[in-house]
Amino acid sequence: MQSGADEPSGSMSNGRKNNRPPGLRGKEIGLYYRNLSRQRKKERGEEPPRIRMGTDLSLPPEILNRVKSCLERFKIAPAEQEFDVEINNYFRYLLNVKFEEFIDEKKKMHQDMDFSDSRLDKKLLTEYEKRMQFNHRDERQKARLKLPTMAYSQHIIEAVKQNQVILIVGSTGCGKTTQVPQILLDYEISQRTGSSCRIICTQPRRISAITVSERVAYERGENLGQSVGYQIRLESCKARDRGSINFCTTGVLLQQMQSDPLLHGVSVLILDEIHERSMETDMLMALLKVILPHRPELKVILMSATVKEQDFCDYFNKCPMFRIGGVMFPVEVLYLEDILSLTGYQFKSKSNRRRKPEAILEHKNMVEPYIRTIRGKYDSRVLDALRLPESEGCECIEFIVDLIYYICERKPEGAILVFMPSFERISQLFNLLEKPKSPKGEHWRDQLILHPLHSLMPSVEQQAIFRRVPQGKRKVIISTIIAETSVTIDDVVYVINTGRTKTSSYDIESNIQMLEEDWVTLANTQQRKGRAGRVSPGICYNLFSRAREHRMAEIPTPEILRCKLESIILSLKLLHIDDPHQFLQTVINAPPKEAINNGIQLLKRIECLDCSGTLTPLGMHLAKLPIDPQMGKMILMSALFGCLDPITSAAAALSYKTPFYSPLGQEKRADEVKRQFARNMRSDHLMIHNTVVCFRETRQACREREYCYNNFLSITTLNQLERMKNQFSESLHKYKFLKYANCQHPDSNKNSEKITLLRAIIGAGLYPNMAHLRKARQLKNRVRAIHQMTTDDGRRVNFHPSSVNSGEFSFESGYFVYFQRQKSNDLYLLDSTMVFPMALLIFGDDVAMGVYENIPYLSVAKTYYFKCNEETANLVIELRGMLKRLLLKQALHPAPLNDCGDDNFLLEAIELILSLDEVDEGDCMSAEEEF
DNA sequence: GAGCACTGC
Repeated sequence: MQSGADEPSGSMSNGRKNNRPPGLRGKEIGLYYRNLSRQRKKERGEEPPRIRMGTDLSLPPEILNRVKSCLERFKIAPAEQEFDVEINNYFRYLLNVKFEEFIDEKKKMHQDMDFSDSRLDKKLLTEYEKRMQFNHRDERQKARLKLPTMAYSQHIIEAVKQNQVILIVGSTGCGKTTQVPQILLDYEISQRTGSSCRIICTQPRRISAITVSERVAYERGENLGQSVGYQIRLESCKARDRGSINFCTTGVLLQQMQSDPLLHGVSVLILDEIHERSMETDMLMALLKVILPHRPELKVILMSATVKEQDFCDYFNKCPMFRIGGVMFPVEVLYLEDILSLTGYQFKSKSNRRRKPEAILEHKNMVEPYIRTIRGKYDSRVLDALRLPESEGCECIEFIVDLIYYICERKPEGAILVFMPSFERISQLFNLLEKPKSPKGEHWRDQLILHPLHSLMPSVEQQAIFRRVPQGKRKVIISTIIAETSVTIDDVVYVINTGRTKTSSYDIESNIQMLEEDWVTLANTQQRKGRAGRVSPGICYNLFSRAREHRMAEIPTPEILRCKLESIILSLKLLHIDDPHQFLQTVINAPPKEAINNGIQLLKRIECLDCSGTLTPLGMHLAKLPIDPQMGKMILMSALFGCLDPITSAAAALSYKTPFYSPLGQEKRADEVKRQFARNMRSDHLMIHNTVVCFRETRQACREREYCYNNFLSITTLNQLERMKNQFSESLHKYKFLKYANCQHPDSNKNSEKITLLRAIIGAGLYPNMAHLRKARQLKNRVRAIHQMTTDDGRRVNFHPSSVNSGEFSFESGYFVYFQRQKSNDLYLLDSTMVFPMALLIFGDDVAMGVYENIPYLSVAKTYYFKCNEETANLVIELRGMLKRLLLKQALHPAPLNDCGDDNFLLEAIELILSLDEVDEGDCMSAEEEF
């Protein structure tokens, strides 16, 4: 038997105060107890691991009988064997279709399709000729012709004729994104083949798909929806079917490939910004390698910035490559040593207390040899400053402030964009500029217009950041990496690049996701520099030396090496690409085997794959939903259990983002509001639903703007969450799991007020991400409670301070489910919902009964053990079998559950068991709570 | 007591 994550209770309070040696202070006390506990563990040695028995789950006899009678009636449903036969006869057959057969089938479906239409060809040609006549007078066309890409028109047309794949490498401002699709469309039209031309151009971001399509439509003198359109999730203005260019996000194209894997609806596919190495473009390129032999007439154009472009050329068999220069204003680049010379900034002596010895050594090894090479070129004062580790990056905020004042004093007008790594650093710089400590600062304060920019801040929604400032004022934008590609501010002339950013990484072995501050890459620096040359010549101030630059990586780690793979693996199965190991090996940078295995393992645990790795009926449905499988399962269960509205809110927010803002300086108030919305439910997920409900109410009264403003909510995000919720319910309706497509329909929400059931369904979805809170202690002089909590792998975790559960001390249950766990300063659960043990036993996996030290128990995943009499344990296990059968039946024959059908007896039985955990409000409050 | 960024017919 494997032990739970817990240590025997009581070990923490064995009169430790008396045992502790006197004279220990602060950290020493902690270290003393750590060593003591290690020693004790060692002493226990070979002693069999102990199980810590949780709450008694035995059901009271009358409930037991009621549940039993419910189950009796459910038994009328068909027996398991019948399903087995059906799975073997029908479903397995369907799934066992080999990839080649699957492809042949899709080809047959499209072989009679012919898009060409000579009447349309003629009409398009006439339009085109008319447009050409006007061209010489049209300013827009003159501007177009100046773009470097236009000089390559004939070359590109020829290369596309002769090759299936070509690569276009161009720097910012070369016009590749706007011109290449038009060049190809206009060529086809001029050749009287316009009607069979259907160009798709993918963009990594929703915003760029919209703005690029608007730009191209404008250049063609049209409105969106004629020859040019766009399609992003839940928002589209598609171009006409033939003779057209559609810009879409990469995600949309991947989703479309599920029904049209050979892309029969496309004649030219343009993948833009492939150098960003998003998971989507890497996947699309790998899929194209499989598809292209089956679609010889499909043309592919890869587009990249000058960032490791040779990799793409090699990946596609050394395909032809075009290099197009950009038209940017020149940007002067200054490095730390230059900036120190210019400003003469002097660092106050600072101790290296916070710095690790390795980091100091690393800095020394980098900087000393470099200093030898530049000695003579720079002042010795500059060289001394370079020797200080805090001179580079963003550790010395005063230095950045000084540089900003220097620009204000010496440089012509133009906005300053400062790249910072984090919320905290943005906040520090903002505060120092806002509340200066020097007369010089006082002087400049009134002339600066400051804009902090971070995904959690409302700056973009408020638009002021994009406005020009009055004469004599200077705009300073203090931003994260978001201003590198996602937010463009036109009037920037000066960029201050601290060279720091936060990146997330994933450690496969420990299964830990991390968020750490690190140096940016050469690709980031190149892009940041470009932000200064959009409207005039600019200057880029790099707050690191040339030596640091030499040590920087070329590009950030491709996303596919950093992300969870279960969603990818599941969608591959739908394309009949059955061996994820084999396929992912062909991706431009193959993820490690263990990462793939982790994904497969999870899919097995949540029953999307069977033990042999074959797609299950449930897995097939979840693969089709535009959401990760765990959340997909959650919403499918909510349809079954009649609590669609709250659960789709939770799922939408988990897969998109939180609607809460955290404006600078108002973090505390925003936090209070959030906690109010939680209404003591001890759930970040249900809290979001509460904001959605209030949002609807205020919208009815046309007061939603005020509501969002007062409560730190994003109206844009809430609207998108609503659209996503409806998309989910429409999908479930389409696949026949729901009678109605509206997520608020009363028929789909009969149980939406039963909080305990909602917890259980959230648990069903987020499982196996579980945590156990053993103790919540409230210390006398502190407001917030301290938690002793571990995840199922035994690691100590804490609620993230942004979770409504952080700092709380009264919980009705010590068990939680979560979606994301991340290590930064500490290992945190970013989101969590309190669940009762019975939910884990009903919806979890590996549930077993047994006896330990004469106590009968029921356990889940060999992790949590609960006292439980045999009768209850048997009943729960029987009920689990029935639920499994019901889910299988539903997946094979999706149908809304009938009000009076037998299936409802099972759901009733589950609700009945779960309802025992409902506790009256105001229960359980104490300063120290053990669970 | 802390929040790089992006995405889904």
